[in-house]
Amino acid sequence: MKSNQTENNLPEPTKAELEILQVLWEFGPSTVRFVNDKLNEQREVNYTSTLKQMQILTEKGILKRDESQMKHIYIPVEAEEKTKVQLLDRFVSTLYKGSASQLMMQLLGNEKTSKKEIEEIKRLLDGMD
Amino acid sequence: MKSNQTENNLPEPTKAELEILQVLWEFGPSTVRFVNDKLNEQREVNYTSTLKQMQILTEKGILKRDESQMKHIYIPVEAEEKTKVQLLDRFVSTLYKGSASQLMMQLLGNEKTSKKEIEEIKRLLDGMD
DNA sequence: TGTATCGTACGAAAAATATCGTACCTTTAA
DNA sequence: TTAAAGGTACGATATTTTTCGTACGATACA
Repeated sequence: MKSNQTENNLPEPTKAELEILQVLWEFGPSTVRFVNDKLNEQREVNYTSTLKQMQILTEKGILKRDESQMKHIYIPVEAEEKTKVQLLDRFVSTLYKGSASQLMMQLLGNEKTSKKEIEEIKRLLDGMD
Repeated sequence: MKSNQTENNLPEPTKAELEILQVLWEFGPSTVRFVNDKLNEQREVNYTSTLKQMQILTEKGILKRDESQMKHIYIPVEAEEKTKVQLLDRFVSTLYKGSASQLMMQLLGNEKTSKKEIEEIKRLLDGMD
């Protein structure tokens, strides 16, 4: 078994798992039913598939749940920020050998990054000192 | 089969495939033997595993190869930049709903991003207008 | 009070990835 | 001219991830 742990000792979420996390981040702690409905706005997924995923996420320690009601409420263990930072870290180190500025250059060179975005970034930086 | 195509119509490379691409990007067109040796500097992989991966990459159209010699030479079809931009695009849209500046904020808030990196980024931005 | 509805549990199938064993062809050098 | 070394091809297996079917408990309400 190749265990794929972050420095945080939490395994990295897979793609399907990430989809679920996004819903929980956006709408807060939710039931399986709610998450599944949201997912189905984008693609067809069976309820029990989503249920299973969320159970797996719970086993992995990425989610926890409140079982006091019949309808269990699932909650991300780590804050959205923290998880994203971890994923970003991994991304930067994998693709850019850890160089954030290299990643930046690509963002800026990308026509998909609008002028407005660039202005926004500049403002952030200027406000940093 | 859920086919996972980029706008470019090239399938997204998987993790193991990305490892191989990295070697080719760093060292240029190479034989399987060379790539496999590089990979084995980091982890143990069987030669035929790497061979298979590179054949799959070729089938997928991510690599092409020069078969004129017995030792085939493998070459990435797309430039490093282009592929990375695609992956970055996907990353930004998945995790940050396409907002590059949000991603930036996380980079900057991350202690792993050094002061030097930040200075570098600033310089890039200032030189952009 | 029984039946339709909505929930969880969980094993198993399916699909996607990754790894490897074996066959077999070329080249090299004794 | 043959044996060793090193190459490709490719099916099979292993592993990981994803999806689903079925069993079964709770709840609601006719």
